[in-house]
Amino acid sequence: MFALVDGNNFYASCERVFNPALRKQPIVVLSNNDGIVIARSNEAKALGIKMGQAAFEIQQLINSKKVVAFSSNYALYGDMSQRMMQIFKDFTPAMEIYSIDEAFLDFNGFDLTNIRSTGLKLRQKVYKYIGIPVSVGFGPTKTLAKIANRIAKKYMKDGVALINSPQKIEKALKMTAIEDVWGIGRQHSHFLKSHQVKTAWDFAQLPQEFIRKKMSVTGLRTQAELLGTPCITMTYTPPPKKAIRTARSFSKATSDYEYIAEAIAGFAATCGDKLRQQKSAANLLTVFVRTSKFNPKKPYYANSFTVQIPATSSSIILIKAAKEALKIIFKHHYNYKKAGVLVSGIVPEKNRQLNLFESTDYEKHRQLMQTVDRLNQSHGYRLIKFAAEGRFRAWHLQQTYRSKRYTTHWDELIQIKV
DNA sequence: TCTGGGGTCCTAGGACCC
DNA sequence: TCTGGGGTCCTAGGACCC
Repeated sequence: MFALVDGNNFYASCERVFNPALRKQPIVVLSNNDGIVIARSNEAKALGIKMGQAAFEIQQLINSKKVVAFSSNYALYGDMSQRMMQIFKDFTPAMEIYSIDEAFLDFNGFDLTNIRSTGLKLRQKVYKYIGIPVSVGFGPTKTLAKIANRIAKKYMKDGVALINSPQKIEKALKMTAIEDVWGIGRQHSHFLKSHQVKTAWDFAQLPQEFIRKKMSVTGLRTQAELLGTPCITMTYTPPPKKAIRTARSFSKATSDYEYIAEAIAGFAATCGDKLRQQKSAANLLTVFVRTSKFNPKKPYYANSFTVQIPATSSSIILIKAAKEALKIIFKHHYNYKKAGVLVSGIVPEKNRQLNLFESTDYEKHRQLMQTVDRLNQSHGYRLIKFAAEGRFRAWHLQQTYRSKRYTTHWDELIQIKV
């Protein structure tokens, strides 16, 4: 038996914890640069605000205070997430953190007679300790636990749902639309609906060859999981990433080479941070730039270039490579809206292939990076930067509505009037 | 005017090997 | 007329997830 536990409207709920006056108010949380809506409270959903909707389309609602907007505050959400996961873990050590707001819990081997009440206890404890409302779905496979979670959220007043018999599986699948099944996305649900497959139950009845042909083995796995045969296993410790990307949109499109070069250097440095965190080294570095996708009057340009590097996690080498790649694809007279750096060909640092013609002193870089990381860790993130990143990070994000980082910054602690 | 960021897996096809 | 058989590795593109 698995449980899928997730925070309801997680980012919006995080904001509410520190601002309880907003408990009944419509809330939205916006992406970086306040570009699009990435989280909504139930009240905001009821107003018809869509996930991914452009912020300027709801600007009226924000200005007239009918909706309260927040810029995303990942320092806060990340910290709240960790606290929430800590509570989950009290209920079973076998936990897979699946995303910032959800985790699978494995109750294999537990006495399941009172499992529903375990779900209720978990929910109460998280609410009491962290202040975030969560939903709990139990099922014999991860896909069914996901479905149970959705039912818990939608139909169960106490926020817990349990699928634990063939009868309940059938009932749950019949009340789940095909597009709401985990693993079936837009393309496939569109295709399936055109073949009269409207619910999860319809999908479960399809012949295997048909699914295999149209959706490959991933479709078959989903079907088996829906019928109660586990195919998707738990991942208790996250494997190292195979690709690491750092990219941002600019708050204003720019044609300034220096500006973009500084941004790119910063992205490369961040990729280095992330590589060192997972004790990896990268063999390839890709730089990409593009103009806005949304302006049909202006010429569109998007390009990328990949350079090979001797396996490294040194931000210095990554920055150098990134700047070379940028030179190759940068064209004047375009207004760039987005740029980024991707490192791939990732290997464990201790297994890195040495290069016969390598000139840089790897050990020197390693020690320098270690020192930089240590200083940044103890004295504040990015206290030490590379000159190439620019002194002031000219390309700073637009965050008009950001709340305080209540739980991670001493000078932003919540204040209470007595 | 204004539209995010970060990942994974699977398959087909091409290039290559003996 | 008829042109083998059995593999691996890599990449691009498409699908999916949050």
